[in-house]
Amino acid sequence: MKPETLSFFEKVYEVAKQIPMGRVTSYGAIAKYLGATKSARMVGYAMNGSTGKEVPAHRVVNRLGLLTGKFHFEGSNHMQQLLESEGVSVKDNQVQDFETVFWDPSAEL
DNA sequence: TCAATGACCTGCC
DNA sequence: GGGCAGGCCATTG
Repeated sequence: MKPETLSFFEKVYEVAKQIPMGRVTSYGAIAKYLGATKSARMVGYAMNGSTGKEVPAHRVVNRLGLLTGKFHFEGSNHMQQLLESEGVSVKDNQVQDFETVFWDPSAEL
């Protein structure tokens, strides 16, 4: 219950924490940045434990810009509220102008 | 201990 | 061009 080892899990948290405000990224983007393009699934699962940490999981969405993990949050539209509060337009669990607010770690970092 | 699942994405038919 | 299946790592039963 204490992954002190530098595993894929930990790396995901580090990248997620580095996500600039008002920007969103996708699981595949982080996975690809880490070198595991096919481990996008893992990234999403990592967010499971991120809920409650300093990791802005609400800034991480799927490739389509859908707030797939919103159901895992406390309330129902809590995730959407957070994004809108940062300046990200969200409509019905879907990020508007996803290409504009999209933050690619492999390109930015 | 073994097996199955999970906030997904890419590649092949 | 569209649909299907595989794969990754970790956690839970």
